[in-house]
Amino acid sequence: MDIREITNCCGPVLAAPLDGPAADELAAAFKVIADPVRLRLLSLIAQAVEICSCDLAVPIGKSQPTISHHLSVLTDAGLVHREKRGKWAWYSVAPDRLAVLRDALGGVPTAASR
Amino acid sequence: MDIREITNCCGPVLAAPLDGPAADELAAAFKVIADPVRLRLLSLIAQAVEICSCDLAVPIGKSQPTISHHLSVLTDAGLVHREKRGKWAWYSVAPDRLAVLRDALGGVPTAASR
DNA sequence: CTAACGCATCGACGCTTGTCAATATGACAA
DNA sequence: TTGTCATATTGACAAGCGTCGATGCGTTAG
Repeated sequence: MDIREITNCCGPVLAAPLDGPAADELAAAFKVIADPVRLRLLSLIAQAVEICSCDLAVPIGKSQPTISHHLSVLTDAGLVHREKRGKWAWYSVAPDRLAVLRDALGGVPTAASR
Repeated sequence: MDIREITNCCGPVLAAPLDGPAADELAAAFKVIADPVRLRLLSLIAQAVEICSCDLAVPIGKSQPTISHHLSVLTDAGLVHREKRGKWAWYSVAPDRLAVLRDALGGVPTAASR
């Protein structure tokens, strides 16, 4: 198979020179999802569309501060949205940011990323 | 278990429950590309289609052992292929593995990933 | 007001990881 | 063989990161 089939369009990692600062930024973005706890949090949040933080700690089996820390990382990276309603914090996914990472790997742009 | 078993359809991160072991494996895969030096190596290798290791150290500005280390990480993860010809080592990208990661983020399966 | 609750922050502890100097391995040249 | 070159490996160090107990902050219930 010819590599050019997937590099002639969209996908900075495989198509662009990718200088130092750009690589730093992309690596930081991938680091956010390069953690099993954060991946499971993303999965749980995506399935529930919107979910309370109190329902996340138990199924993952980590302490409350750990879950809170990872949720902050995901929120700071723009991968999830946090909305405080009263005592509880409700989380939902931000599909656009995931699409940015996917497109960086050479994929064809999707509806979510356009 | 192979990553492809859980990624052959439409984005396990957003669609599937993603249990502990699956999350560990996916996170390990993302960790490989969550480094600026490795991203730049991937970019350089992809652009040249095939490139000698001796031409990689200079543009990135890291020492020879560091480049060699990162190339081994990429090779072990199956993201690049290494072929030793005489004194030199020639590297080329393995697009399938990148497609696996991209699909894990919720993309539609592409020709490269099927 | 006071107590209980959900969640965020702080501080500290290990473990992991990126980096380089030094060295080893393997291949070609003389 | 001996020397030189390209690359891989080793060992060690510093920085980063995940984790949890303790604590602080804001909200709700009584």
